Amino acid sequence: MLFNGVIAANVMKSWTVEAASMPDGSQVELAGWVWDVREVGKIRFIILKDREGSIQVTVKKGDAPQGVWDAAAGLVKEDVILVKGVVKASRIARSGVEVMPSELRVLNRSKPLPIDIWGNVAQTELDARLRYRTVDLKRPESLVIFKASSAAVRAIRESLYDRGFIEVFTPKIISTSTEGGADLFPVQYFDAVAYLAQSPQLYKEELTASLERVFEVGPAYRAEKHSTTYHLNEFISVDLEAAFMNYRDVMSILEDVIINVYSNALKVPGVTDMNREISVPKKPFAVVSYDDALDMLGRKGINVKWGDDIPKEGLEALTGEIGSPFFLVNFPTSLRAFYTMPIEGDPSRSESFDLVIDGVEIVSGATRIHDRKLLENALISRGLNPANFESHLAAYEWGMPPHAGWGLGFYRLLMVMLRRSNIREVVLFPRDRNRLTP
RNA sequence: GCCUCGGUCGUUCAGCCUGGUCUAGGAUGCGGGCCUGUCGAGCCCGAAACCCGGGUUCAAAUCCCGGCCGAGGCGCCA
Repeated sequence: MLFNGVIAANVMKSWTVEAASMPDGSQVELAGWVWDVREVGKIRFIILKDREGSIQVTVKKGDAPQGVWDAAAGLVKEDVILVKGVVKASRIARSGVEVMPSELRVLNRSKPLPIDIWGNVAQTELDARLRYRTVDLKRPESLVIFKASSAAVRAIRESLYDRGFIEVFTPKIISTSTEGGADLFPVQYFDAVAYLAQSPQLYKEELTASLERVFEVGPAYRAEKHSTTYHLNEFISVDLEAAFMNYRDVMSILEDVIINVYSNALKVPGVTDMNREISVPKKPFAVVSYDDALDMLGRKGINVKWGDDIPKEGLEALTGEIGSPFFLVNFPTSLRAFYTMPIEGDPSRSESFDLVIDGVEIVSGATRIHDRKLLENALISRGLNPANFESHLAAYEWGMPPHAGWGLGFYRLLMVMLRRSNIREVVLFPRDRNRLTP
């Protein structure tokens, strides 16, 4: 006997965790999935699970209605059921309460699952887990990850709204490479070729001329054939840009954002099981200049030529030395994107920064150039043609304010915060070099 | 794109080095049976696998070659 939509609309179910704190004798209606059935002769125990937890439903032969007893007999793991019954305090049941059902309806049947979600098998390979991601997401650990993910975006939004930022949306289908460099995915756009945006960079800068303080949480696409545990071809970027601020100002905002993300994620039950050392970072974060970082690395035998990027090994060594998180500032101008503001009086260095957590680059930002002439020269010095950026450059002639901003790799932040060894774990349906489904 | 490692029941771990004793073992999941307080339930029974192709050999899960797939590292990465 299957369920239909009309009945579904009438379900006023409680979360299992709510039932656990109800007084003895309360009537409840619960809906969820069969996590386990333990049959002990004339008693059948059903562990009913929902997103928030689980509760034991106890069916005694002769005590429960015969129909409930019969229905309980056929249950298998992950069957979807609706239970009405009475909450009963119990010294035997784990949570202190159990539900004695007066009604038990099977809303849908489940086949045996293709992967283990109960923790009975050591560690299912990530590839298999992602292939059956909808099933994998039933694992309690997966639920914690995506609750933490939600708490994190929410913390970001609240922090930024509180500081006068406006949330915006910029196009993800664009006409040309915004900045040159990273490879873009071409898409057919009617009769033209368009590309998936690699970053909202130029749009958000243009918006500072009107909306002043903006941020966007959205996808970014890179057609790079990398295969690492911390790169994806589609990822969520948190981008911020603010008029009348410099890099130090937006670094300070970033500190608050990171602190709020950590403190809100910590409130999610289960997060500390994934990262036992997790703690809310304290302001101010350590700040190290690129030049000083090179010196520190040199003393450790890691030689980086001035003007070269600091390799992952170097970032890890610096984390060991400085702690985490820390800011790396004042990168060589040549190492950064064309819109990065050089330091006045020291133009080979720039008003730029990265935020590094546990050896991973999480955020990258800078004061931007707001003068058209300077910006054109910066393009030219990188071998880019200003003519290709004309519509962007034009904005700089109509009252472009001084501005600064940053871009934060949301999945990377989650990965380091939750101590996952692979970024794919914190992404519902990751897109990488060889993964386009599910 | 490069390097290293790997591919055995649905999942997961063993067997491979040292070819035969593998009719391929364990766990979990699945099916059946017993049990009125289980909660990692227990006990008994059952079904279920050597990535593909070629080679060496009397004999290949095991050794060799190629392919495909995966993991990790590197490179690339506004």
